[in-house]
Formats: sequence, structure tokens, C-alpha cells
Amino acid sequence: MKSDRTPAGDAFAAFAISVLRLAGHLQNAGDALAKPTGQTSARWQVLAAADHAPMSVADAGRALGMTRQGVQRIADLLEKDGLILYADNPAHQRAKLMALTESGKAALAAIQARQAVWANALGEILGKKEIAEATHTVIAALQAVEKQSVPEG
Amino acid sequence: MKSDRTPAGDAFAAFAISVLRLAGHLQNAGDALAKPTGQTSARWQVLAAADHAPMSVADAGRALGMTRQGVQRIADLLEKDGLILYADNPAHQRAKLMALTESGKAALAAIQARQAVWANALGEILGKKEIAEATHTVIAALQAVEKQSVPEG
DNA sequence: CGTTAAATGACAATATACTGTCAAAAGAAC
DNA sequence: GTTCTTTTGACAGTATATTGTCATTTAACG
Repeated sequence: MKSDRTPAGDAFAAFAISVLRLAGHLQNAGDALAKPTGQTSARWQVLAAADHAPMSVADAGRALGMTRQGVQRIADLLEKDGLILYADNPAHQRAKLMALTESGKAALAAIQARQAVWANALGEILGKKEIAEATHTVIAALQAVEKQSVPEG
Repeated sequence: MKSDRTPAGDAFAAFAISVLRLAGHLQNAGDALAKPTGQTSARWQVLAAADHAPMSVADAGRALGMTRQGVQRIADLLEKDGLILYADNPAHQRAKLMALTESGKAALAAIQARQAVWANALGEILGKKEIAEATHTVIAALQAVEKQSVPEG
């Protein structure tokens, strides 16, 4: 059976497929950027969140779109490796605040330096203007997909 | 430490983040589209690949960018549910060809019909022209990321 | 042919992620 | 202040994905 998609629907379907494929490659690239420091994309994300501001595990989960449990698992690994520590939270007895250690800051800086080289090269290739326009559409799609509920079964 | 990114590098970094976020939402939407049929995005992908042309598990893995083991696991589930069957392969004794059963074709058609409604609505909202332009950049990024090796550790 | 290399499916082990549940702690309502 | 709801971290169970290994089969080479 053929699907009865409109031209715009066809265009969006092709767009979605290409976005999913690109995301896979970006994920791999992120892991590769983090790997020399012994980290992964997920650990890098948590490090960056904790560096931006000390926050609880649950806070980071919300900020990163991850489950609390997933962030907790990553954070425990980071603590074991001495990259973060759990600082007392004056506003909450149980919800300790994640904070980067010097070692954690160094690891994050090393990853970010490598990411800068990588992003600069790709930005040069693709062109700032085209990237900005595509980003605009991607964000519009993000908001539309969030709003648009899937047709009921 | 601040990263020393160029304006184009900044633009690409923001682009990458938005693409990753959109991909997460698209993945969820795909699961939601497939769920009423008792399927998932991964099972839908394998069904669609087998519908496009009878192929072995390893072929589907390559086509979908999945590991053969992952596809094998999904395919075994699909066979158990009667959506596909393993047909003899005249060119290879062990590598059976996946083929959709009538039940599998019906499930795929149901998912595709729901996907069409969803894609048409989003295509309408975002506009065919903008989607096409963004897709062009996404594909260019795809090729660039594939070529661009990550800076060595 | 005969030998070697590559591909394939099966299987196991591990890593990762998500869901659900629970008790402790904090906040809200009254 | 007391009660009820929400949040948070911990834990278990399950599902999924990846990696590695193995025997069998196919293809490539001479």
C-alpha cells in the first residue's frame, strides 16, 4: 500500500530521516571527541551541566532531557573518577549539588577544546549563513513536533 | 576555560545541539506512531526494509546503519509475531531472506498511514520550501561529518 | 580443485537506558 | 502546626544495544 502523503508531507518525512541519520553521526562524533579524555557524550553532557551551575541530579536530568536515574548513574561514575563531587545543598538535605573538581574542569576543557576545532572546521565547510537558516528550521520543527500530537491509534 | 570557537563554529555547535534534540523527539514520535500496532521505531524500520525488497538480516543492518545482531534480534521478534518469515535464499544457504507476511504488510501499512497524517500536518506547518532547504543543509552536514575526522587525541 | 579470506547467523557477555517502586525529605494547603 | 502532595535518591527489574567469539557457508585467489 502506498502512503498518501502530500508534497510537504513527503518533504518532512525526508527531512526527518536525514535528521535522524545526522544525529547518529553527531552522537558518534561526540563520543569520539570525548573518548581521549576517557569520557562519553553522556558524561560530557553531565559535566557541562554541572559546570554551567551547580545543580542536583534531578535538575540536570530535566535540563538535559534525561531521566533522573540515568543522570544518577553517570554522576556516580563521574564522582568515582574524581571529576565531580557531591556538595551539600543548603536548600535540600538529600539533593546534593554536583560540582566539578579541578580534574573535572580540566577534562571538560580538554573536550571543549577538541570540540571547538571540530565545530570550526565543519562550520567553515557548511557556511555560517546556511547553518543558521537550517538551525532556524530545525528549532521550528522541534517546537512543532512537541505541539503536534501523534494521530490517535 | 572558554572554548575558542569561530562564529561559524558557534553556529555549527548550536545546529548540532538542536539536531540532537529534534532527533530525540522524532524518535519518540516514531515510537508513538508505531505503538498502536504493537511495534516500535526499530521494528518499523526493519519491516520497511524487508518490504522494500527481501533481504538478509545483514543486508538490513547495513541499510539501516544497525548492527547485524540488533537487526537479528528485532527480526526474530517480528517472525515470532508472524509479521515476517525467513524465506530460503537461492544465493546463500544460511542467510535467509526476510519477507513480509500479509499480517506484516497490514501492520506496516497501518503505521505508514498514521505517519502520513503526522508528516502532512508538520509539512504544512513548516512549509515545503523551508523544509527542503533545511534538508539540503542537513545532508551536507551528514556528508561533511562523515568525511571530517575528529581531531586526534 | 585446494586454500585462504570474508560474510553470516548464533550465542554470550557487557553496557546502557527506561520503568516502576520505595522511603526520606521538602513544599503546599488548610 | 498538621496533613497531603511533590520531589529526590536508591534500588530492582526489564528492555535494548553493543561488542566479541564461534562454526558454517560463501566468495576470492591461484
